[in-house]
Amino acid sequence: MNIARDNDGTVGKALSALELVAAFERPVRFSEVLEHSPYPKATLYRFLQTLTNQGLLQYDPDQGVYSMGMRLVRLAHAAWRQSSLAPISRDVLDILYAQVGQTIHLAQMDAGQVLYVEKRTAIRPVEMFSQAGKVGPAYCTGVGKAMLAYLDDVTLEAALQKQAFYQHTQFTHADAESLKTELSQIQAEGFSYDREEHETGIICIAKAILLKGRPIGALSITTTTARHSFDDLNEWKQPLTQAVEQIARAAKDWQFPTL
Amino acid sequence: MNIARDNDGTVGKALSALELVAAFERPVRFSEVLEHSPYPKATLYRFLQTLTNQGLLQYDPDQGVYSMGMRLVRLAHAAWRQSSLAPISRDVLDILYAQVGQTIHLAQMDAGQVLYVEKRTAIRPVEMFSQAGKVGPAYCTGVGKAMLAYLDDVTLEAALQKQAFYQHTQFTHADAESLKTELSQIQAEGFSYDREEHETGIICIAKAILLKGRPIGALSITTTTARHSFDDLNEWKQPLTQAVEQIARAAKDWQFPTL
DNA sequence: CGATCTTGTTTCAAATAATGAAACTTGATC
DNA sequence: GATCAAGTTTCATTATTTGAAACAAGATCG
Repeated sequence: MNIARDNDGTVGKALSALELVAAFERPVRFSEVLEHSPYPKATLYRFLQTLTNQGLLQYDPDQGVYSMGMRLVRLAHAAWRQSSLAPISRDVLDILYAQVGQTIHLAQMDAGQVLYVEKRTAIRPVEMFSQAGKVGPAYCTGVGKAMLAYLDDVTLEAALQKQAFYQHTQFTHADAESLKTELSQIQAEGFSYDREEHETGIICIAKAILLKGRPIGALSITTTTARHSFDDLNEWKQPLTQAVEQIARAAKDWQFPTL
Repeated sequence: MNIARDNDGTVGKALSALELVAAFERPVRFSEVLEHSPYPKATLYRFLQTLTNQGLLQYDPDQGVYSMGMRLVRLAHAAWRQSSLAPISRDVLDILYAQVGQTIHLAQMDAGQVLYVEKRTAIRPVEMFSQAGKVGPAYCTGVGKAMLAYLDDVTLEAALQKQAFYQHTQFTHADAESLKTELSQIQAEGFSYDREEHETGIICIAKAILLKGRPIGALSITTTTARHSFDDLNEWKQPLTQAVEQIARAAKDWQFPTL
């Protein structure tokens, strides 16, 4: 079912080569990429060359290594401004953070995964790209489950296919069935919880942001079992709901000048 | 001399189509992109389709508009972590900010422009992508001139070609000649200044971060004429130099596990 | 209500670019 | 200085891209 990532001719292949480099989380030699690549030597070589020319990769002649290019950062800036919920949610998140004083995440869905687009936290106020742009699993995070709960059947099945169901903790959902059961519960209740499913000691309450019935993002408030119990999470239902509604309204009003 | 941005076959052309969409700072209709595009209708149409398939663009069927895709944010996260100065500079910037209490920018060079990769500021502590990823002109910013001053002749000429020399204020350099004169001065002195060249009332002192004699980035401390005079800027020379040296050292030590 | 325009989508033969096995170059290692 | 590993180039073959033109689907108008 994964037709998306490789039926786009040269461009698709070149991008999959870019992902190969991204997967190493450090600069890499050509031969290292080659080992992990389905492409023949000459083909991959030309891909990396093209990507470097284009600024999507950087080549360090001294070390002979490729790393991700800065053009991506520039393009992502445009993406973030143009089509993430983050810019329109700024003020709402500021207010919510002031109200609850806990770590807040704003996330969107990307290829079955959770993509964090904004964050508020006390620990290190400025985290920039180190946080935004981060991806996480959908099946074991509050925001992930909140969004999955509102997907239509087709999209949901596609997303479930992509879940790893890796057992992060003893509370992690082990399969699609058990996850689905919780999803209908989340839809009924309107709130999603992470009960130490991703990381021991970390819990959260999350809520999907809906536009025309479809989940366009999710917002979560995170804390630790050391500081709060599961029941405590429910005390944030009201401010969380209010913030979600404000973001939903802002997203709806976000009308583009027709020019 | 601009061979880089269009001699890469299909991939290069598709990316230039992506830039077309990015240039509109809002979601766009197909026909709008077409107007600004050098490609025939069918060709551009297929590019946008491919880019959408690949998640570099997003298509909203309701409005019939394209916007930048979230996959870019994910890729940029990798780029930021893997090859920007930002992650290794975090602590240094924290310390410098604590020392001077003024807005701090960390920038790198990208295609003749200044790309901001990190920032510290009091006004809004968390700015995420709204600041990182931003680009600015090289010829009229402190960080830009600091980096230009250390470029080798060939790279410098290429970069100068790309400068707009738009007259932002009465102090903006009007041409390459006048800029070059200042560049040699900057190299001699080791510091670069923005004397209201980009924006009236905004001044800064900047210093290039060098690795093996080549500028890999620049760091600046910004203030306003209302709060400080030009001479005041020099009081930050010492902490600025120290921070630059620490980042340079960290960049040098950044050795990749040979595996 | 049908005609006309505008915008977006598909077709298909010709033109172009991508492919990859193999040869070659470079530099390190013994 | 022989051997090996890593990276780069070549070139005939193959597959993809190209774009004019035809087509479809709505809008707008008389």
